[in-house]
Amino acid sequence: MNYWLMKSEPDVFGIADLRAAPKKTTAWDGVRNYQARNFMRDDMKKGDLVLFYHSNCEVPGIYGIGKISREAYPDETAFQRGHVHYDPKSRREAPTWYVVDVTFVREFAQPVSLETLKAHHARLSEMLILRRGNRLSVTPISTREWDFITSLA
DNA sequence: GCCAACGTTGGC
DNA sequence: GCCAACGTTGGC
Repeated sequence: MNYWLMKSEPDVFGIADLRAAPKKTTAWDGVRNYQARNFMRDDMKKGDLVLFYHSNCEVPGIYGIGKISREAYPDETAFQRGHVHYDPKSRREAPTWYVVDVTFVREFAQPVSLETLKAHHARLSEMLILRRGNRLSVTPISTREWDFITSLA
């Protein structure tokens, strides 16, 4: 089993939206970065656990946990002309972009803020999210990082 | 709202 | 293949 961190803007879709979603599950659509896509398409397995990160908000940080409930399949939004995530170069015969399904597991009583993560830089220096300028929306997390971060929550 | 960092695009 | 221009991300 693998661990991941996935970013989302809570104004668009946050952990509360995941909890409230039908079957507490959503298709993680709109990823339009090849490295992030490769993680989702090639490496994410059913049952993998996800740190749900809120970006572009008052207190950026990790707000809860989700799990991968369905492995990669084509991102329908890429085929829909006029959709914000429409991409004409993705075709049904040869999809460029993929989604996975993410299911709610729990919301932290107290989020683990970016500030807190930075304060533990010595233990978390490998975390891609903490690297200067990193914008990847899907990143792998080591078992050690997972255990430490969930112990902070 | 600002702006640094980064990925992508497209002319050459 | 280079690289300047541009768009996006995301912390602050």
